[in-house]
Amino acid sequence: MSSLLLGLNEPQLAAVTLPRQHALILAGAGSGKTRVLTTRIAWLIATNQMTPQQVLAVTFTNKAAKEMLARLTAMLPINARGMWIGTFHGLCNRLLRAHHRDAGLPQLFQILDSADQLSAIKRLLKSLNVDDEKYPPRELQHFINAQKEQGLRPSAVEAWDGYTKKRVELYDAYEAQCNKEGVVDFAELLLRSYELLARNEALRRHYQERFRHILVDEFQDTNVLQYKWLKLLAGQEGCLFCVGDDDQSIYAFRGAEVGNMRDFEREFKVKNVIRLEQNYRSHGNILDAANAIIKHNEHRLGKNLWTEAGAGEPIRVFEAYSDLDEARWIVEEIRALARDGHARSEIALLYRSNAQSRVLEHALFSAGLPYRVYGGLRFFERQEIKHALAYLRLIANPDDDTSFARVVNFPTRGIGARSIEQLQDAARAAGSSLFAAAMQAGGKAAGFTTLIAKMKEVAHLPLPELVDHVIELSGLRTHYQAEKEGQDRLANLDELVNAAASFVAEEGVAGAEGELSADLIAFLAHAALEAGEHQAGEGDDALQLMTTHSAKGLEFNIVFLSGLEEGLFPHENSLVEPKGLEEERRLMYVAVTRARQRLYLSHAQTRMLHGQTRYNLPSRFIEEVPAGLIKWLTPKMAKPGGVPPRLTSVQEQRASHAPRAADGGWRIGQGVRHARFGEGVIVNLEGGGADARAQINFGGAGMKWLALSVAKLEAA
DNA sequence: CTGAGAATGATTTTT
DNA sequence: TCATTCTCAG
Repeated sequence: MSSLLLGLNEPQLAAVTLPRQHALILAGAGSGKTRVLTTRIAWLIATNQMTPQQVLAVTFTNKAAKEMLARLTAMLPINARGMWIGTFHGLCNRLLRAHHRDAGLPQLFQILDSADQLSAIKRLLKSLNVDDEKYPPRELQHFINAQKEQGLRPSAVEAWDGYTKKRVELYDAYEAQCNKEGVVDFAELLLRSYELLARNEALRRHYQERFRHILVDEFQDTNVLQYKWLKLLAGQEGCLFCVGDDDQSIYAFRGAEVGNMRDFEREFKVKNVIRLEQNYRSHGNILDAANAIIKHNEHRLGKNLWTEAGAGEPIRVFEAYSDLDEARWIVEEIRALARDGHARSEIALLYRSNAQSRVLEHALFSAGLPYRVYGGLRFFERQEIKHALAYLRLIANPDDDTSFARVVNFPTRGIGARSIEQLQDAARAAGSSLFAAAMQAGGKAAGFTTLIAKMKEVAHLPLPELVDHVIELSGLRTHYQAEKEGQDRLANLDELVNAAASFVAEEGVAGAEGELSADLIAFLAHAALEAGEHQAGEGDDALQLMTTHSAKGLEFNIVFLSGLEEGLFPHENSLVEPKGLEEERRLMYVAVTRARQRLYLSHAQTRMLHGQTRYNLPSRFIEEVPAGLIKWLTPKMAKPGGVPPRLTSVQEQRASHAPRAADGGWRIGQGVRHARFGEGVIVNLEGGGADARAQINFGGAGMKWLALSVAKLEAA
């Protein structure tokens, strides 16, 4: 048992062996957070303070849950099955399946992913004849989810204006539709299980007594409802162990509420706030840079990372003339690194927004450097997979109109838009599902229901065989065989059969002797809750490209952080949002702390964005890195009052390619200084002589048109 | 129903 | 710029 605790540092040890009290662990980047979490569970079990059945550990991603489980089973010889370790959504699903009756759900309820939810909303608007220009489906989807994440049902939403009143009405209608169809969306999983426990005292007692220790990962990412859910489960006796880092809170835009950390500390009178500040990942200079950046934020719980590793290399900063130039430089640098024996997979290219990857990808592709982009379409989100799943869902639940609408005419079987509208009218009139209406309708529509019935006949087969039959019977296989570009899709469909097989092997329920296999239901939930691995070249030694958001939780020997420009990072939209800049800075902090050994920061003077050339100032975040930590790879931009940089011959060439000079010698792209607005870059010139005007991007101070004869501009 | 051309609009994202 | 969505002719 003591071997469990071997090698823990002092605060880690303190956290792991805390007595039965609420605790808040402020775990800095790279401070061994997951280790503390898993060792805490192992220690509680090993010291008989708790049985595996009494654990409740919550994460946000399936990856994190899996990792926790893997580490735990490596530490202790225990059966993982009885433990409740999973994502909020996964655990809620488990709860609702077990108590579907009490929760008011059909046994075989289906889960809508975001895309399904959106199409359900579109269908709703159409059926209610609501103008979708006035109530854009996406906006409505966001509105509904936001209410649910606050724990608000339609009756509880306060609506003052007509617009919101209407949206609440639509929210109500959406709920009715979901209930009728026997489907729940992601937020509903949470809200439904929260209400289940809140209303059903016996059930609540049962789980409160069972889960004596509740552990939460990435607590800073919890939303209002998730926190309420945790509080409800903890009750009076339960003990909450929350691990998080307020400095890494980067998901406010999707409802994460950092304030939960402070609230937790206050509401639970947490005596044990433990800070994990020793970092085991990065060299000193990188941590110093990260600490210096995040210090500019005001609202923090406070934390400072340190390391026993040496200072390491300086932060390298590169100023490119253009985005293309920046990409070319990155390619050259990577080639040099590869010559020095660095593995490509240990090099990450990070950027603020997805659009920035294109230029990088192009350069890497031309250079023949293998790379992998994170964050594309995932396996279960692919069109052909969603089609196959829709058939499977109809077998389980014919009332699922979303699935019905998706595949009733795919592959095409002569049921056009008009027929579907007729079905919808009939269904509405009869208060029935589309499936039921189709059975009544006769003709081709009824033929489709016969097809589903035929599939149902083989539903008792082992899951992989069932999936294979469905792909065949649906005509999907034939359809994609006939399609020119269908080969990949066919391969994916085969992969779906494999996925079903390995799902059964790993988590199969089996044994269920019914007309429907329990495996099918579990597999469908699995497909909805776990979008599957990102496809493509995982095995080979490829460069890692991703957004700064996706990089959270990962680490690399070498990190390139590109596009560090005002307007891009920090993103211009963030500057008008309430706490926007601070969130951007936390994102910067996350990005910087991904690097173990070497960190490159780069920005470009000009960049193509939305088909237009933009002239951006270097990001303020570069300036927030102490000058002493930086090694400039290009002459540093002149500071106000400083001496203009001497140009290298390469830069002189570039300067001569620069956009045309206008009256008075001003040119586009030139840095200037204004008494009131500060530093800026000329992005446009108009007119001549006395009328000459310049459009200047002053970054934080905004974009201005200034008359050159009036404004006193200095070259910066 | 399909496919071509126009219109649109474009942080960040897991479940 | 460019990917997605929409519209309309065939």
